[in-house]
Amino acid sequence: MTHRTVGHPPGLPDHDPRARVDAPAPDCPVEITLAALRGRWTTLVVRELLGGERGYGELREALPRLSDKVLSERLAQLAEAGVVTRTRHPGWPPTVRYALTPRGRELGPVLQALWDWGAAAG
Amino acid sequence: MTHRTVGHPPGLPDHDPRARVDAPAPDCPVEITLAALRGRWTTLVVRELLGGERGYGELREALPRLSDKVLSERLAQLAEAGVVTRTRHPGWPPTVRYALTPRGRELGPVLQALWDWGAAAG
DNA sequence: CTGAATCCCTGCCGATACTG
DNA sequence: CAGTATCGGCAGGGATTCAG
Repeated sequence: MTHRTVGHPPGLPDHDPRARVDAPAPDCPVEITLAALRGRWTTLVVRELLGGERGYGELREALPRLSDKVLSERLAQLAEAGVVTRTRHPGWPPTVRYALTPRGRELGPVLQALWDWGAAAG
Repeated sequence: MTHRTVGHPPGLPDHDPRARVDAPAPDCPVEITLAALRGRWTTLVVRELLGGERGYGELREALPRLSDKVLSERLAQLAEAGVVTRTRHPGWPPTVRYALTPRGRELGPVLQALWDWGAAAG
């Protein structure tokens, strides 16, 4: 009668104490992921970087309606979450390159899952 | 050199026009899913309902710190998204049962993906 | 070129009180 | 029991300006 899924090694519920929270907790894995993706534009920035390393200006060009403030915020947030690295290159004019970390690339399947559900006919 | 994933039938990028947006678009599948899950407490409500049908009071008991206002908001939002159904039962006192739709149950894999990424060592 | 700082405005969420 | 109405605080995000 229950519809417990059978083979999910990492496992959503049950034995993990973080699954039994009765309020939003910052250390809940689901919250961690949603926090990394939180905020407008965030998934689009990640998607852009999934296509490869980008410079600040390239990101601005790809997302013309994204303000400098929010772009900076998003990149800082993603760096803080361990999703992107920021690399300054010497010389003039100063250039910076942003790239996904291995952990950032693992967001691919997450975005895929989000895409798949939203793309399925409602 | 590219790291295009090889076998994703629904497909994130490329041939789907909704993947080429340069700004957050409400009809983007990723946005649709994030909109369904948007807001504090939402995932916890879904998680509760993944365990089976629940009454309003049962949800309140499971999530004691969730206010009536927000619980109502979340249930309405999830109903609007086609994720839950709301069923009044006749008699006194009035009772209402909330249950996931088939589409709502398909959020299981989405939450699993979110969990897995957040649970992986950073 | 690559940001950080500021200002303002809006929308979310929590608490409380009230109704069918 | 199952909500809605109202209000206030606070954080998020957009536009603009300034800086390294």
